[in-house]
Amino acid sequence: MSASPRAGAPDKRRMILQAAVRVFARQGFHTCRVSDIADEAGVAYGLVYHYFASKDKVLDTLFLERWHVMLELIREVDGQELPVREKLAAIASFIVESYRHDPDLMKVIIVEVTRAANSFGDKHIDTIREAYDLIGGMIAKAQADGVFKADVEPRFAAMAFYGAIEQLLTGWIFELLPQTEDYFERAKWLVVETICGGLEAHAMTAAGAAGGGA
Amino acid sequence: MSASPRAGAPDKRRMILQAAVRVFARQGFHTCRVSDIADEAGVAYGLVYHYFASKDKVLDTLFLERWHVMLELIREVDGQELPVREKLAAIASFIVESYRHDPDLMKVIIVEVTRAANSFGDKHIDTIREAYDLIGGMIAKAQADGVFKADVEPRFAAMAFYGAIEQLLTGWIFELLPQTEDYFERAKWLVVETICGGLEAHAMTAAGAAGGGA
DNA sequence: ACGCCCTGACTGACCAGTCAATCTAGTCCG
DNA sequence: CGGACTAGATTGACTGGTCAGTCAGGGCGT
Repeated sequence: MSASPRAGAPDKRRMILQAAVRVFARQGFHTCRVSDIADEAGVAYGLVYHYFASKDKVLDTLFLERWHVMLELIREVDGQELPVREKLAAIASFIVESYRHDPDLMKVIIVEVTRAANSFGDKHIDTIREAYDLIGGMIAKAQADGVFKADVEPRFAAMAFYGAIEQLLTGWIFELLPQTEDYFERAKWLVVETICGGLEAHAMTAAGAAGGGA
Repeated sequence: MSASPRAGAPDKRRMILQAAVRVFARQGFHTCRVSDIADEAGVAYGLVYHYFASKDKVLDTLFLERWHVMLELIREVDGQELPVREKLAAIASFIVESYRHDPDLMKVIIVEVTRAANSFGDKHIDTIREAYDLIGGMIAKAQADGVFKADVEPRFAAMAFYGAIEQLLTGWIFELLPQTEDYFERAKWLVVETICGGLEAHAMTAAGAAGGGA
């Protein structure tokens, strides 16, 4: 694309991306103008279009960059010989740390992409799905090994696991949950402990979940 | 508001709301035009503004109507003398049934409101929060009764529970999960079983969740 | 005749994307 | 060294299209 010729020279492309994160997080993708991004980055309007073909492409770039890092981590963890609980803990930890490191970016990714069923979520659905599938695979393997009980669809369990984490981030994003070092750590632990605890194959409650009126 | 004078006379206001659900679900709130709603409803453009002050108000109405029904159910369940597991099962069941009954409406509510941190989510945050708080209260009570272990923040557990359900709906919305009668039933069971299983105070694994570098 | 429901053409504002012009730095030659 | 040339970086005024919301008027029941 374009390496800045000399150190110290500001990489305008990067500056635009970072400004976009702040603007998208503050105003939302649909509500902000391209000029807001340019202003925030301190560059001319047209420069945004020098580096990105469209407003959409800016968000695409932000999402894909980050998501690929996550996929890489998941694959790496998946390749190792570890108990599921630790694999899932590594994933939960990565996501929470991502938020702690750059809350705005994670907010944008979750709000504007991961959960945007009509726009970017749909466009990137295959990329998003990859993560779900990998997690589902881990759970399936744990079931095969007898570590998890076999009576839940791995795909469903994977969604529940990922959904629980994402909702914690949502709680932070909406400022419904406290955001202290301590709570970040406890959140990681909670999700893994709860989901794994629920999936593990300890003395099965014979209570056939007969329940449920409509 | 306006009761249609005679039976058989179509309630145009209702028709507009229902059309809006279909249009919002199909195209998304930001991408659709008010004329799309009017066309879908088979009414004139201006009539939308006769019944609703703005495009926003249409979505507000859809969300509030449904969310209040849910809050009512949660409160009713909460008032009864039931084991947590059954209370949570009733909530999970209600949400899944809501989706089964009107997938488009639930899609709109989740995608455009519940998770829209910059627009409607923010506007309705207090209403949304009420649900989380009620669920959190149930969990806190279960902890006080010794049914759930006491070492997780009720608020965090409530978010994890709700997030797991919403992510299952998201899976259906994105068509990542199968949508058959059977799967709907299993989904309800899975969420409750997993989360409750994880939160219950059975023989605590002494494995102090020491883990996780980051 | 009054008060509604209902209509749809119109307006005013807004904004993504274009483009012609200017700037900057590197390179090559005399 | 200086001037000519090139290519990419940078600028911001402008265009074309879109769309939320308005409004003046028409229809119909009572």
